[in-house]
Amino acid sequence: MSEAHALSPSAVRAAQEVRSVIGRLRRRIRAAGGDGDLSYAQASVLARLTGGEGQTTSDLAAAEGMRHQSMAATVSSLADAGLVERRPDPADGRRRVIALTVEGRRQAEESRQARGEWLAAQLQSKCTEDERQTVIAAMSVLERLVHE
Amino acid sequence: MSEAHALSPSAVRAAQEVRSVIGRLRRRIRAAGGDGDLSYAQASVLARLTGGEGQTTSDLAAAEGMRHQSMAATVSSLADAGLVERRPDPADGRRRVIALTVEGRRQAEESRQARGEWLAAQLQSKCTEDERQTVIAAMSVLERLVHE
DNA sequence: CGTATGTCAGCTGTACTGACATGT
DNA sequence: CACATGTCAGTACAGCTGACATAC
Repeated sequence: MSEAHALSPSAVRAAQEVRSVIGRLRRRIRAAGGDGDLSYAQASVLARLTGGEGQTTSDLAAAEGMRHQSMAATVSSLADAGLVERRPDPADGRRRVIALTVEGRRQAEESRQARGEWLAAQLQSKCTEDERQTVIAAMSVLERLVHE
Repeated sequence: MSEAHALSPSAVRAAQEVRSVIGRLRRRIRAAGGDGDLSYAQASVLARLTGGEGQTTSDLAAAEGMRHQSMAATVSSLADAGLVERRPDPADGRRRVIALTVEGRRQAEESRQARGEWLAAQLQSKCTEDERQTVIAAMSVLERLVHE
């Protein structure tokens, strides 16, 4: 029974806090989205595409740490909504490069504005600059953990 | 319109980081769970019950910031698995108090141990004590935001 | 051939809304 | 009566696995 788990109290506590907060944060962010808004997954992909467009479904899936089949579903919904296009890659017949449409770019921009950004507004109005820096630092730490 | 208070760069950046990280973190934590393991929502409820047992479905829903119908589904699954019991409240015929069974208590304990705690292990092995404190501090900030 | 990419189908888990019964 | 609590039904979304075709 490998007795050697020896986790420090801070590790256990941090893990509990993170788990607890993630759930509520996610529900809150989602609830903050209006009716015609993008879903959580859609907004993530759109945001990622604005940061570089030569990506395929598999690339996006790897970046988000999920299966390519799961990402394909999200990309399909964006394509159905006319926000992205799948373009054949002349150099590799298997690949279909995802590109933002004009409307997709507009939505991505709008989504980055105050409208959908409930969280940013909260961080602005209820936190000090120091607290925001703490959050940014913590996210960087957590990112390193998931990145493995 | 009317979004007159300009958001500070740190608020926008923190919001983006948080959104990006919680998605991947959630998938990672879930994937770290083995086959017979508790689901994310089940584990949350079980953990919460170990911190006080006189709660109803509605109490738990309020604590997690979700609808009571949603929480009822999770509680039902735990009841089906024999980990909790719903007991009638003699003082109020509407209420059904949720209590851990012996097996439920065992599982909650086991879940808190190293086995299911992928995140705690990561925080232990890949972070400094200072970094863990940063994470804890950030979670406390975020918790204040969702708590509203 | 093996591997990478993409698509389709089916499943689970999470959480929502609406409608309704019942108890205070 | 209104209000709280709980249950049931239907829906949407996110993500998984397996199976398969195609292209490198």
